[in-house]
Amino acid sequence: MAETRRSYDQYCALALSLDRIGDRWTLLIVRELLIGPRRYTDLRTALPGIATNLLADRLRRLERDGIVALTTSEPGAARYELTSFGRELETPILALVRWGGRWLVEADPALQFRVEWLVIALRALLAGAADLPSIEFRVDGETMHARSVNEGIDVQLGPAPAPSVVITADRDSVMGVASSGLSLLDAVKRGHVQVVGDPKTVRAVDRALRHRTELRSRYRSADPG
Amino acid sequence: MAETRRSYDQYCALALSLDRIGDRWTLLIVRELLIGPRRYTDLRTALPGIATNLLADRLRRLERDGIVALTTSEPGAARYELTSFGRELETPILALVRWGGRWLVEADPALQFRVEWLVIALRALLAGAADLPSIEFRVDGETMHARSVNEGIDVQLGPAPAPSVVITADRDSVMGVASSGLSLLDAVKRGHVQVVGDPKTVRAVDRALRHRTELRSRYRSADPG
DNA sequence: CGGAATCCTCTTCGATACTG
DNA sequence: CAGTATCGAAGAGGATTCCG
Repeated sequence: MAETRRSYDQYCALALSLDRIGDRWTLLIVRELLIGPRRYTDLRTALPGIATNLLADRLRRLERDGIVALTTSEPGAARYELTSFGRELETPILALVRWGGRWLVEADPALQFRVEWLVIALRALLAGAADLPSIEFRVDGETMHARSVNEGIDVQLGPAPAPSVVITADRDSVMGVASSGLSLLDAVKRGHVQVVGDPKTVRAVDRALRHRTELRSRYRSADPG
Repeated sequence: MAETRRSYDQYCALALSLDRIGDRWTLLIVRELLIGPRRYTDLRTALPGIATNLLADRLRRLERDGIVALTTSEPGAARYELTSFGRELETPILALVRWGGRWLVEADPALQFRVEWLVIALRALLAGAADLPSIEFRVDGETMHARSVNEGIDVQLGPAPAPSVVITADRDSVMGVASSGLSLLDAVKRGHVQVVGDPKTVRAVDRALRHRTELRSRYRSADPG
């Protein structure tokens, strides 16, 4: 009975959030479910190192808090998926991804990696980009796509319905563009990235990838009186 | 020697972020420092329940990662403060505060509370508001203020230099406005909030407080192929 | 008094084994 | 496939002590 959970006991929205999603592994589970619904075993393989009892415990808590739901829509294939409330965690998570991009540069390249995580990296990168043409990405055998969807950009696994631009790249080039300010066209010149599409559209994509949503640090810290 | 820290070992900006700021108490320490520089003892009293060794450990790690710095500018009063990189955590943190606002409504009102935390709540609420007049808030003996600062809103402790509007309220009214959609003018009618200022300006403040930055959930989840 | 280190207990995590 | 059960190892919580 893990009914006596630790709590910060603070009347503060951040502390109350962390009481629910601050435990180890929890936000990484949410990250996986932001990519798409997943079965229990999918989550286990997508989160190397998580103990099965922890996964079960976290999922139970997330269900109880209305963040995750277990759907049995398709027979015999129960899947965990985010509720609409849980999906709203995408905004803070993508903000954290943007903040943490700096660590990618100096990270050990031997760390575990799954191509699906690029979906998250691309969402973080492209959020706020305006007028993005439909793009298909092909990275290490996996296909994903980005397209404009009512005022925002949607990035999902799978091929684009009607791509204007197709980008074929390796992991490091995508991460380089997403995190360290490498421009798409420079990456092409280096030879690890191929881009197919109308040149004008390609330039628009290059611009969108540079955009890099400069919404951060709008506040100035000043010494309080 | 806590030199063998747990790591997710994932090449993903979220996991790398959580390796640094995902431990218990860490983000709450950052929250305190977002309000202003703090001495070690200030942090201890502002974070009821934190063990002193944990606070020391977390601060050391935050220093090592370039998020926090110890300044000895004023003699005899060493203070911890956020670096510019650390200040960039404000964006994800305020996003989490906005997400977690729903829990405030059903939270136990007996939870620990410090008036300074309203600075964070107000920053989360007012982010993105346009053309906000200078406002002074007086809550439970503490004074804070909000004002427009190059394209953003800045909320700090202390009185406003030249307030256009002065709002006097109790904690619950501020949290009600910040989290549960209570409008300022309704709160005034209920009698727990006094507002002093030009009526037209007050209406502008009311509008800004309703604004409630609807940047979230721009993405739609769709089943991947 | 500010800023910790130490010690001890309790909880949570992690790894493996096991079950409906 | 989808979890429980178990158990040793870290990590957290609280009190006390130490140092400049």
